[in-house]
Amino acid sequence: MYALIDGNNFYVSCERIFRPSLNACPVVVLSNNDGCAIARSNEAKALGVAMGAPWFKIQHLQESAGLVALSANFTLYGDISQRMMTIAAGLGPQQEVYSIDESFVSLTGVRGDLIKRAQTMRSRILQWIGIPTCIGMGETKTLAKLANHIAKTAERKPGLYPTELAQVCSLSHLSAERLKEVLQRTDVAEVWGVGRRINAQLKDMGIETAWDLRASSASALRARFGVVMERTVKELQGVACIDLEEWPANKKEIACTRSFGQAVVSLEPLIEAVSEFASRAAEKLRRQRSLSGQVLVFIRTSPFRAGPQYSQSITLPLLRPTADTATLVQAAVMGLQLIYQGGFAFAKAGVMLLDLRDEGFEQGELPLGLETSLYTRENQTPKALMQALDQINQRYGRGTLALASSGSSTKKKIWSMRQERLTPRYTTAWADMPVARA
DNA sequence: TCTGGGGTCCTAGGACCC
DNA sequence: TCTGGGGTCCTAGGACCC
Repeated sequence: MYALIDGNNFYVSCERIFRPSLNACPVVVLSNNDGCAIARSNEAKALGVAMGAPWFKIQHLQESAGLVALSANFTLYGDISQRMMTIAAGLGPQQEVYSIDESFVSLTGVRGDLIKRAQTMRSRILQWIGIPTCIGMGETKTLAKLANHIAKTAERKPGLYPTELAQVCSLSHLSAERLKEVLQRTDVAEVWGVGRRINAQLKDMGIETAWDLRASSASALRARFGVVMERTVKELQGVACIDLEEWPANKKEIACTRSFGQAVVSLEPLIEAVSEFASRAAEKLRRQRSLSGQVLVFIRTSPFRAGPQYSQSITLPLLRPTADTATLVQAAVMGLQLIYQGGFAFAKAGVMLLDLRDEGFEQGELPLGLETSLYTRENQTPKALMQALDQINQRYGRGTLALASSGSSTKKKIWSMRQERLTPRYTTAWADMPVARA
């Protein structure tokens, strides 16, 4: 038996903790460059604001409907998330933090009235942190996810489901007929693992609802869709195929990519951006005590805009796996210079660290023919220097200390062109947020 | 003017091996 | 009729998640 605890409209709810005046307003939180909506309050959803809606398309709702837009503050959300997860962990013996706003909790061995227990947990998180949540429970993770969807929907759109399923919903506590009714009212697209493409194909086959999918043959669907879909069907049927992952595994790839606020038409700002991306990726790499054996860098124009399109990437193998910022930045910039072509308006760039391995493994093979200074041992900055760099940046804030190669620009960064104010009255500098940054 | 930033897993097909 | 039969490794692309 599993529970899934999920913060409602999480980023919006985080903002509302500090600005209760937003409580009844339609609110959206915007992505990095204020490009598109990545979180919406119920009121914003009711206005028809879609997930990922570009800001310039919904901006008019500020005037016409009182929509409030906020620039995202991920540092704040991370902090609130940690507090929420710590409390949620009390629901059962094991917890998997699945995303910034969701965690699965195993309820194995937990006795008593599970629904009451979940309701208590819900009020506790609301009271202690100020985040409204919904909790779904079921025999498998897929069923817990689905129950969570039902709990949220029953609250937000009364009428579709029985009202007593709002906020806390356990599919395991429903009678067979009741379960069938509820699943028949649930679109198959809401099932965890059914995305846009598979949804369309299932609909073509006449599988419309979660109930239809549950009633299907797992092996028949495997033949058409593969083993992932087979697992989904079995999980819907109550056969657990997906385990709880209590200890998050190290990443197998680490990326840092950004869209630019304005098109970039020359090499210089790209070098600066790519240097910073490589540097941030290197920090993440060291945080999980890994080394990278390959650096990928890409640049691309915007598919949404007219004009000549260009999208290119290159992967550079490193002589020895490393977590050294200087080496990784140098590789990324070298790659950029190899793929850069003038005459295009670039909209996005990124760096990915690939071929990751544990820190202990320092020996690499020596690719032949790679003899630039990049690949000499002497070029490696001492590890202690990287540790000092990370500690200083952690204590005093990102960017306090950076490598000189990242460029000396004091001008505004091209990948961070967010407005300080969107809906003027509401946006505050995040330094003002009353949350300890430690 | 203006369209996010991360990740994972699976599969098919090609290269290569004996 | 039938064009060997397995293996492994790598990569690209598709699909999904939040």
